[in-house]
Amino acid sequence: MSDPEIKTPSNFIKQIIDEDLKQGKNEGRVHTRFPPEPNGYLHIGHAKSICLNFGIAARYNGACNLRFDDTNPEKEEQEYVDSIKKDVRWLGFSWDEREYFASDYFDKFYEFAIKLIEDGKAFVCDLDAGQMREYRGTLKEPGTESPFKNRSVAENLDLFTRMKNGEFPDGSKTLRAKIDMSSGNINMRDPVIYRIQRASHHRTGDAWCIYPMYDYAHCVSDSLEGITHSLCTLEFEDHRPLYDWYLDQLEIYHSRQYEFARLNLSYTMVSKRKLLLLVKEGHVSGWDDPRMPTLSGLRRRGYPPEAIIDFCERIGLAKADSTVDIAMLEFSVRDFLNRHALRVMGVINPLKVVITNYPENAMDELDAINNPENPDAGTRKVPFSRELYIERDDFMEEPPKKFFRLAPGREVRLRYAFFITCNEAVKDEMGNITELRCTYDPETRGGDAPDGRKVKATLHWVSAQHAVKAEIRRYEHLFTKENPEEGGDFQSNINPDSLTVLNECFIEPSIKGSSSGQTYQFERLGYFCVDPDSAAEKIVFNRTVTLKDTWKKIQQK
RNA sequence: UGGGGUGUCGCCAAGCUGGUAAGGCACCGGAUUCUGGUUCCGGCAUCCGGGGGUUCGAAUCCUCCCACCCCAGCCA
Repeated sequence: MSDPEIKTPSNFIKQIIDEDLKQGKNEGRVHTRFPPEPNGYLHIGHAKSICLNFGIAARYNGACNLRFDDTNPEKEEQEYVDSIKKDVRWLGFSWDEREYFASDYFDKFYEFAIKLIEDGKAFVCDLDAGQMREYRGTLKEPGTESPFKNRSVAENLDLFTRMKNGEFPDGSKTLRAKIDMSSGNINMRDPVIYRIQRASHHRTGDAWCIYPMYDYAHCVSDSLEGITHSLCTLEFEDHRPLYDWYLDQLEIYHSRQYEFARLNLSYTMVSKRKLLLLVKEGHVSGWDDPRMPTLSGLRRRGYPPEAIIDFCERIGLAKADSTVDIAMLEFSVRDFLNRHALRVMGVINPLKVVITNYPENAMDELDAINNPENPDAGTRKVPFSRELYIERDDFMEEPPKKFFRLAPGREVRLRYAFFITCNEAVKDEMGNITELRCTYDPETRGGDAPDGRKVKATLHWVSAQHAVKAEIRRYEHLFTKENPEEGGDFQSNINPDSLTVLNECFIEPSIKGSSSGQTYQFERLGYFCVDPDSAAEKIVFNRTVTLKDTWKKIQQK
């Protein structure tokens, strides 16, 4: 069957392949392809397809090609092919030398089209777009034959050659397949094979003024590459008869198409077209805005590729339309980062603490563990001094029952440092707390009391004079609704608080010199990753995801 | 009677050669813990869109019905 080492859940595609292998189809070969159109950036939905196609190939000792489906020059650009390659590589998949472009096959597509004409299976049609729509019929009524369907082979050949040579204006003629205008499947109502389109192609330039349609180009590309299992999304189910028709008529290697449900994620939009709108309308800063579900956005946000792959394995594969809870993606991110991110202390919303019984100019260095999940990550020194910052949320003047943190008269532990007791909350004239005056117990250095005394909370902190000031960008879901389309337009469901910039954040000095993309766990807060906007004078962090917060849950009750 | 699909726990998803509902996320307990994190233990569908039928026995077979999704680009 397959490698027992790789134990991902079964799904209908694997079952089909297992059966094919058992029957000896394709000489035991398994060959897939990931076929993006270079007209936008890849998103989390594509990741599902990438993991599927490359994953299947790996599992069955086969191969997966990267093929750019570039048959519509008006929408495609080199910028997109570059970003796509970068993203697939980032996820960790390799297509080796098998990087193909549908445009590489333009000559072959043309020759095969000639064959269809010669066999009397295609004709040149003079109907314009509007007329063709009328002749096509409707969902319930059959279409009408084109008046040009009966042209002779010779005339079709002549006309098609002249189409190619640029003798006719854009849109004035098409090459069409002769199938069945009364088919219940509209795709079979004499579909267009080639259209005239004078647009400069990102790779072939102006060499062609006719371009093949997806249905024709895709199946032929699959065939030429010897793709055994051509996996695509559900909306192409209706196209499968046409996919099969072309390959049958052309009598070339017959790849098989199988369809699976695309990924939908709660609080997220997964549509290249709509994501492009978010960018164009300025709701986000670009395709790589950390709030975007694009792979470039997730990367900048700090989502590790391993987490994305893990997520894609966890969600499974089926044919039922579904919307996966975004919490599942966040789980995969936390799960990976918990095991790999170095821990550090940082205060996002600072409250000054003065240790009144600590000498003015003294300082201490405490040992802190870099990652409790991984002893090999070692330890580091964290500076301590008289003036510190703690998180504002960690102090309450009048604490409710279940609040274990700092309060007047209460003793808590400063992580890896000392027990401190709060004696006074200093306020300004407005009544806002500006500073806490506390005393520490020198005997508790390192975090444990020799007398066995316990505290109910451990707080993170940072030494004021040693801390690095940072900007933190805190992200929430981009949409306020689980389904961004709820109510008709996603624009009205955009979350106005999806980004909060905090400028007064203080991080322990060990993060100095971190490079862009480096991710840390700020203890008790979440995972944060260095943004490329960081400069020597100012480090910027993106909040990748928070830690689970049961205190927040208790509060909300 | 256009055509093509899909309906199993709040969200994904196994199961499909009939034998009496995996797992994950979420959620709810409880234990451990110098992160109210992690980890650990326990709970969480007598029921598989609905009705009928076949059978000793059906989520799995038959049948009727219902709901939802996709298709009328010279886009992919």
